[in-house]
Amino acid sequence: MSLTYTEENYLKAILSLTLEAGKPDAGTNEIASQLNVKPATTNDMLKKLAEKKLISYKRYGKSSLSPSGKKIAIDIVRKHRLWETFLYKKLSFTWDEVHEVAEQLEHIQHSKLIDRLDEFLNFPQFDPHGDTIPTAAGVLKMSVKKTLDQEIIGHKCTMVGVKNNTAAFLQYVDKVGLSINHNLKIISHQAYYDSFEIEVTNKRINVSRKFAENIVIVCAACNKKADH
Amino acid sequence: MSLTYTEENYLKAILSLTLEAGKPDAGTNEIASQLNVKPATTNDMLKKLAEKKLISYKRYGKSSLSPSGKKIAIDIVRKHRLWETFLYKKLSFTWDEVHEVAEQLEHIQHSKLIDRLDEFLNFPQFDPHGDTIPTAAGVLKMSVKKTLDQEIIGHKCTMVGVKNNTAAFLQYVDKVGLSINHNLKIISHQAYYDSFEIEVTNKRINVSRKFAENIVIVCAACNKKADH
DNA sequence: TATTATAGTTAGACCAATCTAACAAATATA
DNA sequence: TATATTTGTTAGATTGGTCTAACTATAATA
Repeated sequence: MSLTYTEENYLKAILSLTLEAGKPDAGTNEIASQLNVKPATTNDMLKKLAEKKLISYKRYGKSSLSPSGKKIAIDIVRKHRLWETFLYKKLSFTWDEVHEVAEQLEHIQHSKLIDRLDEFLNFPQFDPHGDTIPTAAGVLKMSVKKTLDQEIIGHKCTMVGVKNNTAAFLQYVDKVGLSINHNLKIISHQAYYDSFEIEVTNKRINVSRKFAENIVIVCAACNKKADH
Repeated sequence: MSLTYTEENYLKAILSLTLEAGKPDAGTNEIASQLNVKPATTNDMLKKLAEKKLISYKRYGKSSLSPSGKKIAIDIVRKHRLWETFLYKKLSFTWDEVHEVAEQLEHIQHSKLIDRLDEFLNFPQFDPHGDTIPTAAGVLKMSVKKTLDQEIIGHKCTMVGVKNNTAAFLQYVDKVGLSINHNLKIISHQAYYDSFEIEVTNKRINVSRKFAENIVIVCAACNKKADH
């Protein structure tokens, strides 16, 4: 029983309005505006998805994903983020370009395709926007993103993005030996220079506060409490 | 003015029934059965495509692609074959699996995507089935395929496929240093052993007739006359 | 609590892609 | 050439996804 692209998009929209936004359910109008369609259209689709047991829906009430609907939605998010990672890492797309193409690629159906892609990309944990990639088993962890300057001394973390998207900055990031999904550790903060000493691939380097403020990271230790 | 998936599929079907089959035009029933739809459905679509100046169509007559329709169709073939090559080379899909997935991937729309993929794959000339990949400029050469044993002594050619798809044979092909899109040269035929001496990556090796009969190749020299 | 504003629903229409069933033209053949 | 077969067309229906316009609940607030 495979779904249409449109049905998949509704499930994905509900996921991002609930689980990702930390709310229990989503309203019809809210879903409609997320998908750029009219509420009437959404209403029809919600009834259809409820019929298929993919969501729970009551007249004049809010909607939420059923377990099977959630599984499917997370799967689409997994595809979306893996394709984004592919486009970014392998085809040199920029961070802002990847989303649009991934919106199409996420609907490609094939039993082996996405796990093969995952393997080819060496099982990345984060997409180019710093969002976590759900596992093949359907586990989606929420990541609390912060910038490098906000990290606790001694903690290990993973770079998941940048705030400054200029070519000059990206080149500098590259020169320092950093890239998406790369691990690093905060060694110390040097108060006099207001700079941070970090360890990247066993080398220690110093970076300015300004640099640190533009590097988005996720810290496993800090995330333990924030899981869903 | 972008086309629907369905419209693209009709154009592709007409291309394969005309240019690729070397005929001037295609009938309604023929197109219908190529696409697994009823003639009535095809008839409607032909009128619609004619309206858009993508094909020439006359009542009770045969149809053929207009220049702009042909351009689009070749573009889809390019996408299809590049995606097949990607799946085969990078994601370890087998030759028989790639088609089905490429049928979906060929409809992904993005101005830069396909040229980036082409570059990432190092501008391959042939897909995993040994068919030529149209260039970015929209040039589609027809390739005349033969097996290695049929090639003329002294000629340089490119391996584009195998006849025998067993794991054992594919492993042997790999061991010999051959793979899709790899160049080779026929040095001699040794009558006594009925074996062929070939040059692969500057190394000379001997292969049996049985082996040669299972290697599909394309020869640039032999193809000069066969171009469209 | 009565009124207003917001959110959600229904009915009726449209378009794209498909179908079936009935028909018409072109072609093959007896 | 008359007839049969193949090929192509038309009309009318269906399904999925969308819309607008009119309507009804629910929630907010004066």
